Amino acid sequence: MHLIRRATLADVARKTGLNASTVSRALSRPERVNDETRRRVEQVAAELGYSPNIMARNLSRGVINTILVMAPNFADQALLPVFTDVLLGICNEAEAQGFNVMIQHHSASTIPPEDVVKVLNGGMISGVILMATDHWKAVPEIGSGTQPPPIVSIMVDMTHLGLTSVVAQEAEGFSEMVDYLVRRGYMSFAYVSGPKGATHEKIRCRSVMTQLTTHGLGDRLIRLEGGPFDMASGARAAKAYLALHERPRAVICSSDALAVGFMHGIIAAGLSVPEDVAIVGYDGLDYSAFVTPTLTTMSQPSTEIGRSAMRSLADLILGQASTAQLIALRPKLLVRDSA
Amino acid sequence: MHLIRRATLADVARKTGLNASTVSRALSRPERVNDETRRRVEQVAAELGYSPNIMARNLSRGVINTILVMAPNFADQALLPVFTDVLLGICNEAEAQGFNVMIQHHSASTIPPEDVVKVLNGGMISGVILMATDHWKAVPEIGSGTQPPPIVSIMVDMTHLGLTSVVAQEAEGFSEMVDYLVRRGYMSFAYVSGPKGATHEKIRCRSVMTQLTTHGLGDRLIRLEGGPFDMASGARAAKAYLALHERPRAVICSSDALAVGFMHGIIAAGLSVPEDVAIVGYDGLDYSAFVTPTLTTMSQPSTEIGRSAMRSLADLILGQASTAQLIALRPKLLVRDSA
DNA sequence: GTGAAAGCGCTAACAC
DNA sequence: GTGTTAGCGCTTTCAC
Repeated sequence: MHLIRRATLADVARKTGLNASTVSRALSRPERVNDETRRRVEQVAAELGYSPNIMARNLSRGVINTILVMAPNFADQALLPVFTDVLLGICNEAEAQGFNVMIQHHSASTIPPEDVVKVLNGGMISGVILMATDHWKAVPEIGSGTQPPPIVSIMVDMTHLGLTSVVAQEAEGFSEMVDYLVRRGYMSFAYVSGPKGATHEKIRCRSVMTQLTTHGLGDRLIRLEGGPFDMASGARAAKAYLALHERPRAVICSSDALAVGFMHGIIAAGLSVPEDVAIVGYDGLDYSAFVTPTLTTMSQPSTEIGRSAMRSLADLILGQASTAQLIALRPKLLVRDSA
Repeated sequence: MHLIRRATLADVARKTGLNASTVSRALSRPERVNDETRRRVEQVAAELGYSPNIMARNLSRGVINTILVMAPNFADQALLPVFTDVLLGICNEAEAQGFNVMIQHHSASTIPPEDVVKVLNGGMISGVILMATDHWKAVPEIGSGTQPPPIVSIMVDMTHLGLTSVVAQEAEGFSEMVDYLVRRGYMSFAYVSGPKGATHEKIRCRSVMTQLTTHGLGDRLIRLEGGPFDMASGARAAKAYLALHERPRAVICSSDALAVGFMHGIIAAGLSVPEDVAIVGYDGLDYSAFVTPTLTTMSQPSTEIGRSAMRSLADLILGQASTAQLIALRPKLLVRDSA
């Protein structure tokens, strides 16, 4: 576990015959040092392959500028496609704001509060972005300050715990989806569910039921067990669908992955989409536009969610924000060929 | 940029009336401390919400156990699907070995050696896994030791620079693909290329040409410009294909994403797969099994690559390995419906 | 403009 | 079993 012995500031100081503090200055505030000195330091540093120990620097400065994205394990993937889209927004914004981003994958499907606290206390991280993490009862105390903890939740509303949250308006999205299908004349529905117990899942399912009820179609809904947000689960749901006595004409899937898997199962069985079954997904992943038929879906502004979360986190860290706010972004219906 | 003031070891020491070193011991080696003492420390620590500052600990111990995965930007995605598969293997193995994993996304398509050196010198990271990074001329000096640098390259062979590398046998994979198609009786071919200049791309393209030549079919190959490994590029290539005077009957795509995009373009134009055009991909991504028709592809052992890389890196860090080795894993042909 | 000294929070000898 | 001391590599007053 030992590291190779690297050049330290002291090494450079020794070799230049200067004092460590001078070398330090020469490197971090070149203007406050003699030109000649600066050049000498730079040269020796290069010779020695010196670059500063970040930990020591942070420890000394009491300041850090790295944020950590904590991602749970869903469907046994290190990172769901949606997450990588979100990540892109986070990384872009972070770069603009001068923060480094680290990502940490967790093997559990929800990130324990203690882990977050540990990370924050650890001193290497100035803020945390939580991906799709639910079931928190409370945010454990962090430090002794009265400042809000530098934690932003993505995809799940945690404002009741005092955490700024950036989410998609999933309920609205699914309602809109239902409206769209009803408008197109569909009268019987199936809903392919996501992972049991997940907050997303509850929101989505309820939204579909409620909106259908609004249309007086509350009893025309069949719920099909999907499972983790992956294609295999969708295909399994298709089997269940095909076994139904009366098959609903419109199927709403809790995610694009489920929808693609479902659609594949349907087509493989010889039915056609959308003639026999209309299918809609949710997420707006890139592949939804390249399956055949193309998938009608609600596109989440994933990258924008990431960007927005990072911006909020930066405000929190820099002390420019003090109350938890909910930022809810509207998904957008992409009408394509499957429904 | 300032952190909330947290409880430190000193705080706990003060409140318990014990010495800092005792508290430290109580926390990290409970058995070497009086039972009564331990309990008191634990209680106060809990009260104060104390958890150790990792940086200070590492600085003091001179030891770290975090490895960093550096991932380049391809096709403007934070992480290609293949990378997330690899990541899963890395994370699993790291967990087993007691390492933490951090991931860092870079906005460039290849990671500059200096960045890696900086990270390693930074002192927070004990080793680096490089994802699909090419065009390195040399590995800059790291530290003064004669030990090999704790860097493992994934997907690209960097053994000539002294870096242990874990790769897929891409050339063999593409040759096998060609053999398969020839065996099935195809006589005319197109190759949809990946990003220009990428090492992968060169290897794959050359392998296809060479193997076709071996079969005396060297002049029956048309190269179609694909571009970044994404579906939109595949769809564009399909347009180019459709504009051809003589359309090859078999199309080899440099990646699954390209293949799915290409297939979509072909089907949208009213042709059928595989009757009119046979299509094969490379990667073995999950969606390749759920498009219609299902995609024949070479499945890379992505997760295994990740696991293997992490294992090698651990050996390097623990000083149990000293020479750069090449670990090449064989991809596997998945015959499905598209060819 | 540069050096001396103190200290960031922790751990690891070394005494007692 | 516990306290004392020194030190990890760096930055930052504060003198000069």
